[in-house]
Amino acid sequence: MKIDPNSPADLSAQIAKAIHDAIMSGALPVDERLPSEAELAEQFAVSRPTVREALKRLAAQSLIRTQRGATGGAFVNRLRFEDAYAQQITTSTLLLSMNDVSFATACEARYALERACAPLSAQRRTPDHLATMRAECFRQSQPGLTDEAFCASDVAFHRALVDGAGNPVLSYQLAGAVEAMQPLMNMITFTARSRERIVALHTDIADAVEAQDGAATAAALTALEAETQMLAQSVFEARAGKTK
Amino acid sequence: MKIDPNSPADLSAQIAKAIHDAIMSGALPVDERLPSEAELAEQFAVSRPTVREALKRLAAQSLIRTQRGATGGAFVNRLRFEDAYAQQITTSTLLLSMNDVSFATACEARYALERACAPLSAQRRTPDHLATMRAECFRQSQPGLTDEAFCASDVAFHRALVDGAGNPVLSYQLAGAVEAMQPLMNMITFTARSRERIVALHTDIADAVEAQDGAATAAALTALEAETQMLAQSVFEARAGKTK
DNA sequence: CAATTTTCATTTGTCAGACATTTAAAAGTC
DNA sequence: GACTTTTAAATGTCTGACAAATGAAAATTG
Repeated sequence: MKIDPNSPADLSAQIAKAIHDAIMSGALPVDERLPSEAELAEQFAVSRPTVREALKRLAAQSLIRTQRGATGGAFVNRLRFEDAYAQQITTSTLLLSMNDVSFATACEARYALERACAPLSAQRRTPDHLATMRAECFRQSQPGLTDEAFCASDVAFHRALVDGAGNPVLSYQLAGAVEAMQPLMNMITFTARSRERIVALHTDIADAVEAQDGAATAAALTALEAETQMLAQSVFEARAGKTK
Repeated sequence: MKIDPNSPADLSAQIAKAIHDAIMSGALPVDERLPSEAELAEQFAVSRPTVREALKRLAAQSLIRTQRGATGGAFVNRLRFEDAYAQQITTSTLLLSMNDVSFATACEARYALERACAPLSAQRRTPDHLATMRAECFRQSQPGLTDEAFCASDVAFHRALVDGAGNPVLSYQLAGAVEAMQPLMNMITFTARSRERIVALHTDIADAVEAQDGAATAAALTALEAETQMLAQSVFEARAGKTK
């Protein structure tokens, strides 16, 4: 694990990369303790603040965790699905907001991914998943519900559908796509008020999942995607009309 | 943008979170210049090294970039798909290697996601995508190909299929899943030598894509998944036999 | 006056040394 | 033996300083 002593700048980035590669290659197993900051500084022939900057880079990616005290130090961190969710959501949200991704493109991707879960979820969903979906449908049909609560319920509904597949890797992949769409979805539900149709389509999905019919679940999701795309288009057209 | 002055520890994490939230909320637009490190230190009432640690955390997530010199500083970075790919691959790889995810679970997720692209790719693939798939099939049929080259070609083939959908959000999501599977896939192809069957299934996929038949593409992917799972099981059984 | 060169101020990158705080193990005490 | 105190090790933070890069302003030159 060495760095190039002739590259004068970005020493902390080089050190971070060296440790990063060591973790990725498996040379540093989970819960392994790294040398202390002072020892690392000596090994890499840099000062302690530089080492610390490198360690903070790794900590930001959840690759290590640090602990104070006598037996403390930096330890290789077991990356958990919950930590990965958060990073995935951040990344997906920024990608959508910073790269002029059209709503149509994002929506298409989201429903394509969700349809990938449909057959698995229809087959394996527990009564608990189904109950959550039914409960969220009921909540969404309440008249007094705020827009924020409606959106949150929407996310919970789709989350239950995805988790029903019983595959944590799929859940992880979908979490980012669904959550990142949330701000865009809000733009629509805050404007166009067509909750009845949405709730009806959600109910169709729940029915198909209850019947354990994967094809019907996928078809219901396609219908919901079409409805969402239509709603979005009408919202965008209304805005275009206003601004001219 | 403030931090809690009463929490003594992890000041850099608090500062990083404050700036992180400001970027996520859109309060700091792309290419906006943050205050200099000295100014940030004064604003947050901490020292410059602490501010620097916070900035390095953000830089590790590609949220900011820094530039030296008179007009330099830290700027909000436009997160590009290429940067996101790298993070996605790192995260997915570590998730699989650190969480005892079974090959069956990872493989199921990967092919489920890939099937999500199948109809879109069959419909929209350009002649270029198709040519890439055909070329990789041909390469895979060459007898002298090393195992490493065969695996790389496999990734390129599936990459072309996914990119054929013409949806960068889908490509981003799939990149991690496919690349992270690569080490696990290597374990199998390095052991079980059944390239003919794999190439035949790849050719089936290319045929279905050429015919722009989404359902046939999905079906061919399902066949390839079944073959992969079967291969994996035989490999694991052989290993279990050896060790006892 | 215009073009070029030089100077300079600003900002990040790095270093050295110091002190505070946390933590667990070791030593001491009843 | 159980409890308390001490101690050492490690991270967290601060101060002050210098180096290096870089663009802009000032000085110089044709």
